[in-house]
Amino acid sequence: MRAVPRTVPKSSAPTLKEVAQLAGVSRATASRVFTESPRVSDEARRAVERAARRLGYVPNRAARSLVTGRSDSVALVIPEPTTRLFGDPFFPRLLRGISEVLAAHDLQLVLVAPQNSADERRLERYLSGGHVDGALLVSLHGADPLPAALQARGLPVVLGGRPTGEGLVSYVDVDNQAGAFSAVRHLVQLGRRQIATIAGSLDMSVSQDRLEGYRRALEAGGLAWDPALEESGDFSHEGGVTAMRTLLERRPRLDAVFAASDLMAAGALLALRAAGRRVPADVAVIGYEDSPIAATSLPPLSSVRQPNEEMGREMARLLIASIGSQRQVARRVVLATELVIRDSTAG
Amino acid sequence: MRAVPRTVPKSSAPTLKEVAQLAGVSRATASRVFTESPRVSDEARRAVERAARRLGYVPNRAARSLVTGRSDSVALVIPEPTTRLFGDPFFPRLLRGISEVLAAHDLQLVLVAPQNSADERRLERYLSGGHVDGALLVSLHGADPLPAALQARGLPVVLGGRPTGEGLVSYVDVDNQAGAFSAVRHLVQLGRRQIATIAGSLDMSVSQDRLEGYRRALEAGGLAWDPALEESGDFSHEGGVTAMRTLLERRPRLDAVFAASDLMAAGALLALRAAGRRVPADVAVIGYEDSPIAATSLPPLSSVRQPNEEMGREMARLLIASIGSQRQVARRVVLATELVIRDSTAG
DNA sequence: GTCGCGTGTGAGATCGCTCTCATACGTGGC
DNA sequence: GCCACGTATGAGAGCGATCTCACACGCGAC
Repeated sequence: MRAVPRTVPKSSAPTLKEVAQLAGVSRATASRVFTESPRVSDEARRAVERAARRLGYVPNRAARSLVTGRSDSVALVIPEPTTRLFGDPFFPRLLRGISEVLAAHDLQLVLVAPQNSADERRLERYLSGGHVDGALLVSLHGADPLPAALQARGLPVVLGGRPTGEGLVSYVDVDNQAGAFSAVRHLVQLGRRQIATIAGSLDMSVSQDRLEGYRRALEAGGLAWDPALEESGDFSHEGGVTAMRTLLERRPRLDAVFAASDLMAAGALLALRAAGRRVPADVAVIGYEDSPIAATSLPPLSSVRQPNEEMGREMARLLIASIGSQRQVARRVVLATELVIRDSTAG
Repeated sequence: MRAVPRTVPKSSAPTLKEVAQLAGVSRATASRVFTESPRVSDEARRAVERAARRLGYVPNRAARSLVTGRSDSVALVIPEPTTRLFGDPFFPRLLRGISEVLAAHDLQLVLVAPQNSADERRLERYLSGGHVDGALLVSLHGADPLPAALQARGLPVVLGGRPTGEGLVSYVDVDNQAGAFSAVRHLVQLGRRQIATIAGSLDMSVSQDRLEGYRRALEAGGLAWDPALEESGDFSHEGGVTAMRTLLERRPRLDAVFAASDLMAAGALLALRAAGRRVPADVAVIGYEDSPIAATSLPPLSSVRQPNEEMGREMARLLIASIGSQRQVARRVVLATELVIRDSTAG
């Protein structure tokens, strides 16, 4: 560790007043230039722009926020441990959709990932203190009080995924139950009789809905419901491996597995191979999300395709609409899924 | 898509004035309570706290920022495509280190990932507009003008990784050249004679430094430098596969590979297996970063361990110091690496 | 009883911007 | 030549906090 102390000039930021003075106009006129008001002569506009450039002026957002009540930025809140946040392919896709729409409205997106309750308290202050114009919350666990708290403070909020609790919150969700149903029905139609499932974290509505779809499809297929065929992972690869092992111990003769994520399905493939089971000959496997890993695993995984980017876009659209309007209206959007068949359920 | 329109009351946020009125004190006294000034009687403090709780008061950060000049938040800027951002295990580790230190200072961290030049321009306005008290920039490519621009605006900046351009910017780096040198020296000591390298993106100093370390180690080992043994990937798994194929075509008899990331090394393993080469018998492979994938790949990868979390912590510490002081001083911290030997270079 | 001092409180300025309102300045119609 | 009108501009208020400064009050010392 070596330190090279050299001084960097710390110039304090120029203000609108200085720009106005240099341009020879009033503060009001200079302000009009930056707020893109039409009521400015070309001459004045050019003078102000030149002055701003010379001084390196950037408007102070705090001051602007104070009067406009806007910060022109929105937060994406993902309360997940960094390993899951950076390990799950769901998030980058969602993010792309969100960014696309926000960028079109010139809104800055900031991502925050509270890791513990101290983080969450700080975040609540941050969000409700007016740092952002709205918040997108995804991957909420249990009955998280955050959305209601933010909404009570007047902050527009849109959730990704149905909240577990009740409440008038806007959200965008995919039809998880229908997606799971179609996946399991597919397994039933293949003639599989002992169909297991690896569910996600059970404190999340996504997991509950997919589990429910699994059960309904069994029922619709005339198969008995067997709790020993249900095991929960945490959406991760590792969780899939462990859950699969447990299931194999409990029901060595199972002939199909529906995993609530591709990551878990990939883990299941590993565990099955280690146990000497062939996929799909002995055990058919189907995942969820149709993430890149589904197509590249061995064998390629059948999966339920989720419109993740569209989900992000729709969330952003709802939020923007909500920011724009005075009266807050709770909206829900549910997107459809699509079954993708690959080798892991062939034959 | 269905919409359930129901009205949510949009309460406008209570102000300090209202809290003060309800508590029966002046604004000044109420303010003192929230700024944790000692000059308040217990009686007044309790009255204010009760009033604040009843009204659900949270200080308006814009107003506070305007007078204090502080936002109590810090940005982490990662100009990488979402797929790399969420695919590279380097980032979550770094993030953990950063978060740890910032949390201890009650600073809110926001993550931003500009995807194109429009994003970058918006981000520059955002950052220099006073939204944050400082910025951490990592994974910069080429001679990015952003750090200098922010610094000129008086915003404290700390980089992760040595900048390619010149300039008085604080940064934290790992000793990439020494790390690469030790890895390649290890290969030389194993008796390998045709040692190839898969470099990272060549517009980044990390890659240049690792490449330089590779070349120096060859030289020190008395081996000739062969440009056909150098190929660049982009740090990704996919990039590793492609680069390895190219190298094998050009130099079929190569007997070792040093990859500038574990992800690329894992890709190289795949390509080597596909080409019928045994690792380490025919070709020894060594990666960089000692990420989780290094330990779990087949065979487990030797690698150069980087103190990523410590790098994050150090970056945060430098930034906090810089935010606290009037005079900006450019500091550099270089962290050491450690060679981790596993099966991929055995024998 | 007066003086001095420490402590808690309030009035008011201030941060940098936006926005309303009044004004000045053509321009065209009569 | 006067009035009405539209357009560009400036003066000044106000956003919601913090912070400085002056003051009131109580208490011990003389």
